[in-house]
Amino acid sequence: MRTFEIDGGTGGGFGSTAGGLLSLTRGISAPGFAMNFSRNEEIYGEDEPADFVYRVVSGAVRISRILSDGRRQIASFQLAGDVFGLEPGQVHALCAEAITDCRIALIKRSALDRAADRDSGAARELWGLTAKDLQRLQEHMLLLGRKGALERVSAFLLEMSDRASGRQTIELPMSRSDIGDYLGLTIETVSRTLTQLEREGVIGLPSFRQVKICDRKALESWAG
Amino acid sequence: MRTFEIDGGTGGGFGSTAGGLLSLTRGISAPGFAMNFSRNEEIYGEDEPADFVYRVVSGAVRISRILSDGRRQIASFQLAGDVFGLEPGQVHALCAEAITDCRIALIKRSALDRAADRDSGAARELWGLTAKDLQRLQEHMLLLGRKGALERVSAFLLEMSDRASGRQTIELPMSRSDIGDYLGLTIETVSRTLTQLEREGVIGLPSFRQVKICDRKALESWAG
DNA sequence: CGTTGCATTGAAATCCCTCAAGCGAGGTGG
DNA sequence: CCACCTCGCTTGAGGGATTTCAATGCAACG
Repeated sequence: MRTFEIDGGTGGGFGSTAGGLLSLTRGISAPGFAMNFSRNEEIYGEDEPADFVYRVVSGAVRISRILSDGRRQIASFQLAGDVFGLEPGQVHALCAEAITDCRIALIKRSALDRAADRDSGAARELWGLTAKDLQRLQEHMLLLGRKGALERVSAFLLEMSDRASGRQTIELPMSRSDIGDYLGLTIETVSRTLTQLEREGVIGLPSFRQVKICDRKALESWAG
Repeated sequence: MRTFEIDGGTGGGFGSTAGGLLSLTRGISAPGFAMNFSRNEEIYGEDEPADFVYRVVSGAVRISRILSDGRRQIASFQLAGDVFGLEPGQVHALCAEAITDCRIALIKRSALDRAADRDSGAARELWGLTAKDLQRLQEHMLLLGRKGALERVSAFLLEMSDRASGRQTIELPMSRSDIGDYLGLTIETVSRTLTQLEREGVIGLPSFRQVKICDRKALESWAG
């Protein structure tokens, strides 16, 4: 089930100007609207035209690629405030799905292209967004290629903690399966590693989806 | 040992205009010069200022990150004609080293920045270079996270074959160690997988550094 | 002709995956 | 309200793919 509305949203994350005005990052504003997606709904698929850029207003999104035999690799998680789907190519190379029910702001690519043509600062900003993705991916590649399960899970928990502004107890919107496909591990290995960390007193697991960071130093020493 | 010269090179890959004129891709030209690096020499290191962008005139380069305990992940190989080192940030996040003796053309970042400010087409072109890196990395991430040794080596051989314009016998400039660190495998696994492919008649190994693709279809079916 | 550096090959160990069962929370229907 | 079902998570046992450790081979070079 999916709903959308041209601005004027009930809980919209953007201004109430007629037509809507979405701040992409700092400098770029563009007209847009918002849509609601429900859990596991596809936002866009591989090879679909990349006519929009998206910003998470609330909820969480996974960006992934799937192999023909079902193996899946999640490239990144997008949380509130994150921008995704920005690709200079004509089509999306990866697919985006809602992890939880979520509200997504959409910006037309054509509007951004026009802004980039007029204003070299805007162009630089768009480039910077792509570059940021690139750097995060480089870090992740090191993890996938050269790190063991304990290091991967530790790095993941620290990443999530940092994104939740370093709070001690973090809420994980994604399932163990999502975590596994992000880290290149099976759900069993993820689960075992988490309970191991709990037994050692490094983290607490109040519920399935909550993690309390008790010994950040220990995590950091493992995460490499 | 390293030599450099302002244009006027003996075997330079760029025009002989006074001051030098380097074509970065199709549209952008910028003044520059060329340097020679010898095998295993560092071109730039992690966290060094990113004042230049580089283009391989001849030879091969590896782009990598190294963990404190010596584990290494190679992000990409740069062959003749490839552009690398373009990062919007102030410093390089990865390091670049010469795999073989090679000749590298250098372009000042400041010149590119000026071109991007003046000309939105140039800005888009720079953005496109970063985006291309991103897409290659996304593909590679799937390999590192979800593929087995046979699939990784097959994909690597196909990638190298494609980059050598699909020739049947390809020359590998990099060592087994480099291949392993690129694919997230040990040199032993790389070696064993190659000999396995040879025994099955899929490839031929005339020498350490040469691979003959005998059964491309088989490689493609494994590479996923 | 010995040395040096890389590559191959073998045997054993390790880490993670696969398969399988059990558990617990949340939802549904009787 | 409780029984029942489902779904996601955890836990255990066993197996397999890759790593690790160790030895050998091979070509280039002084």
